[in-house]
Amino acid sequence: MSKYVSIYNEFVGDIENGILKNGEKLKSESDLMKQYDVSRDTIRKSLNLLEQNGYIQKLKGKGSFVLDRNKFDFPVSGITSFYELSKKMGKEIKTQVEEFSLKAADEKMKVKLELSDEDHIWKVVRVRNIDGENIILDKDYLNGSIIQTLTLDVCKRSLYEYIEGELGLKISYAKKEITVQKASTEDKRLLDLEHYDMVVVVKSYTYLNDTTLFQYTESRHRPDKFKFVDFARR
Amino acid sequence: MSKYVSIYNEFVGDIENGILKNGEKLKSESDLMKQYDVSRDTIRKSLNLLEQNGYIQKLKGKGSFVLDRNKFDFPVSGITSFYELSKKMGKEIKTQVEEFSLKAADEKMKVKLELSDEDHIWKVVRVRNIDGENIILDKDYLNGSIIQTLTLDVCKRSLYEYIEGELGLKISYAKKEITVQKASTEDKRLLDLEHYDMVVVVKSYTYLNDTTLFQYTESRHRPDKFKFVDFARR
DNA sequence: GAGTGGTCTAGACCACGCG
DNA sequence: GCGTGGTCTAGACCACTCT
Repeated sequence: MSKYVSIYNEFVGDIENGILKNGEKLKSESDLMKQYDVSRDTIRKSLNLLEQNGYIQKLKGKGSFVLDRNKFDFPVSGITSFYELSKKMGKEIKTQVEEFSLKAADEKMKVKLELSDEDHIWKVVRVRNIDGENIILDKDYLNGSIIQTLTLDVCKRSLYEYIEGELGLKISYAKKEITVQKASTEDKRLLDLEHYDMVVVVKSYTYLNDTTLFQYTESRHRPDKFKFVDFARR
Repeated sequence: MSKYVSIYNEFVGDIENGILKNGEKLKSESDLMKQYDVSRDTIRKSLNLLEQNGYIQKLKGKGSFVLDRNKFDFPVSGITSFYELSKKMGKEIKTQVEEFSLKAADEKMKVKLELSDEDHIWKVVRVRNIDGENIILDKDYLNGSIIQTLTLDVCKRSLYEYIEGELGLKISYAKKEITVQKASTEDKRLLDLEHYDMVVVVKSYTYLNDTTLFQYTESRHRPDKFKFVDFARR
């Protein structure tokens, strides 16, 4: 772990645990240099990370100030798996694997995952049950040339944990797209949609470190339970 | 304009105009140092900006590579005003100002905008007409202590342009929240909702450079016309 | 004027990818 | 082994805020 990430993590901990309070002024960069016995550049890298992620605001001539994270719920933006999310929340969450298969890619998926004719794809369909209701339908399509083996057990737990932990692949960036659509018959069959006839669809294209696209996901949510929070800098 | 931002902008131009193509390798950092006659740190700042905004991917030991922006539509995330957006798109867009007033803040808004009893707020309600249909209802609430004067003409054009340009205020960051709700009677009255009975609601809290909250916006969209695209790094 | 963050420089060592 | 990007250092000057 690099120094500046360690210092960043320390600040994140202090802010999330309320040791550093909203609006509080951080020590100046030169003070922090002495305190951590590092160069100014290292301190600045840490503070820049904090600013990017909405923990602090830096003001020229004045100092760095802690922002109010409570107002921000939890920005679930970025690339976060359902498993990581559910660990953060206090809800009772269950995952039901509806389908788990390896097949030749059909035309639609060949385009989406940029595959050639011989490639195979994993298809994983999972229903997420929150507090006793089937709320989210996750349909994952994984490039079989990159993910060689996959087990039902992994699907029940966490794909990302397996991919990053076991396989050692590095997930780097993703494009996400949020739209609202009419519920399909599959949505109606697998989810507890009540009277709702629409679903929020989050499509994600996820890329590895080396810019290979390895996953396409369609996450279909019951509209009343959907919430997306984002923190953006201009 | 700082050097590293200039270099960043030059790269952005080259990538958006196709002078630098998808997957193409950039010159190495040391080459770029010589080419621009700057230090390595300056080049690295430019490249980091490019990476953050999804223009390139850097690979240790290999180099920096241009990412395919076409696949990313236009990430409209970040803080972008409707006016800035409509300039980018080729659609015929009209804005109808439905309401424009300055009043004492009611309880709900006092909480949302963190106001005291004496404060006033501007309320601006606008209907966005795209290709002949009323698609978006924008309800803006602005802190009257910060925005002293406002005119109908500004509302017809662009609030942000006025705030940043005329008033010289610096918009710094925002929290956004996307949910889906039942359409209100106001939605139904002002928008061409067809048979849809739900709207996508984007709530934004926008902050200035000095961490003052100055604007709360509720943007209500017809569901079939709503699309949110995001580029995220892990 | 003193203190703060923003930019820029020059140099060093490391970890990684590839031939 | 060489070239690449990643981290870290030490020092400089600037622009801004506050008193």
